[in-house]
Amino acid sequence: MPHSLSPEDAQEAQIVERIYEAVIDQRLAPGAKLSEASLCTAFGVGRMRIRRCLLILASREVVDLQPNRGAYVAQPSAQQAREIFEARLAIEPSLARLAAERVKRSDVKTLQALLRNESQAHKAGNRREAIRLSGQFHVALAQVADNAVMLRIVKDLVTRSSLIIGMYGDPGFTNCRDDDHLSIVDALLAKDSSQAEQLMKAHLSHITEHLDLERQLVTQADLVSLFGEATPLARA
Amino acid sequence: MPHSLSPEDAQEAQIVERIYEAVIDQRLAPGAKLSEASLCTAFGVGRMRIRRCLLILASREVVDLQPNRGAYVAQPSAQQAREIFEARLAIEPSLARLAAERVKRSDVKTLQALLRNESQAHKAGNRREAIRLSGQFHVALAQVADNAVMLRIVKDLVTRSSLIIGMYGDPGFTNCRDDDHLSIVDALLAKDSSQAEQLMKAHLSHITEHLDLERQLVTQADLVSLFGEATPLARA
DNA sequence: ATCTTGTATCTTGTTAACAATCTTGTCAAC
DNA sequence: GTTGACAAGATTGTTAACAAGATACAAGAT
Repeated sequence: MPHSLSPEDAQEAQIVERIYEAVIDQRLAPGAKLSEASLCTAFGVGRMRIRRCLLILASREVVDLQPNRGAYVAQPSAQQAREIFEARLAIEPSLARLAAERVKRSDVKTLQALLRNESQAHKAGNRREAIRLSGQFHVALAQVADNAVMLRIVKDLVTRSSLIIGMYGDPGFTNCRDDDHLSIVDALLAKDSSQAEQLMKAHLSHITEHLDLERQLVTQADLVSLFGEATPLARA
Repeated sequence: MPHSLSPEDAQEAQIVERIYEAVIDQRLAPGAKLSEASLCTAFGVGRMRIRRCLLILASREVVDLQPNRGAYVAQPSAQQAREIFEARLAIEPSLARLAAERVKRSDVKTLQALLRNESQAHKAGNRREAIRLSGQFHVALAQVADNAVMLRIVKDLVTRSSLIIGMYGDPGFTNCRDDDHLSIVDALLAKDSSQAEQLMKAHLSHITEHLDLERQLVTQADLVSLFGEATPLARA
């Protein structure tokens, strides 16, 4: 219970957090290699610390820890992608309902500021920032709902969703329409919890539809499994 | 994506799993100390491996990793307890719905066998086994729903619920009534997804009501924080 | 008698060197 | 020219010793 944080732990949490952020706004692509050495120099810490961070990230399935080969940003399979959005569809509508029941004045301001920045980034063509803020919105809802357990869950799911959108999403398409977000905030403002729940459900369904889970993005890590032994080019 | 498991990783996962199990059926009480040395001898592995396991368990909030003081089985606060059951109430009814939609014949057999063992353990007065199987039922539902992501989430929540019941639960009371479980299986058998969803909701509400979150269980680790500096007994 | 203070012991945290594995580049043979 | 083996380099995994911190106990002071 006494979540005492030593300075080293805080630093560690910060490193994990920064990698999360980098994944969310797609500065780290699915399959990207995360070598210990480079992370050590990047964050200016020892190898052991990086190792702990990578293990945490692996336990959240944000990175894939391959024995003797190193850490790679996860590449959710089509099956995993389906499961992740199914989970979001199961969780976030209820979360939106809770948020509508508990929303405070200050929360609305935070959310609206988030939306403003989001549409602004959108107009400015800043895709990265738009994606980041878009994901941030869903996380913010969990904060409004005032449930740290669900916050943790949603954060993980949103992060992995970013990977999925990077792999299977319509490239020209931003993952969330800010209109959807706007109407959800309206529902919160009206404290219409059923409406909020419903809108979130529709919103997530909408995102899911814009994924092409058949398309196999070609990345380094996939090369072998794609071009593997199935069709040998050389004459036998 | 290629979740290649080296033998060491498998061993590691097994250690984590065994600690999970021990927590679930309350062989490890909330607040119990998990010293590295004893775990090393218990599992016959090196210190580093244990450390990794503890870090994973800590990242799932099943153990509390206190800097320079060691690892302790988590003691969810009343607030966390509320959040955990709120999360279960948000997730598991949807999960039950999915399970009802996807249940196969073999699944029903598994679930029924589980129920049989549960009521048998109940009758035999084997409280530990009853608790274990009771939690197992909820996990099994996630397996029926065929969603590994939600399975992982539910497993964590069920495990932490066991801690909560150990701390705040009615001592003479087993956490789940097998009647509730029985009716849920009936709904699955009838493929009545709405009924399954509804029953799970009621079931979880029922459990929540039988928790006394005000009661503060006195354990070793709490002594200091309870009797700490707030109310010095000795005359000043 | 109780509380404080100091010391000894034990536990955890960190570091660095070493071992094992994988990757890459080169060279010889066919 | 292509294929295969071999070797060098780099990266990850493990071990062990050391450092730092916390606990427990005992002795002395109030």
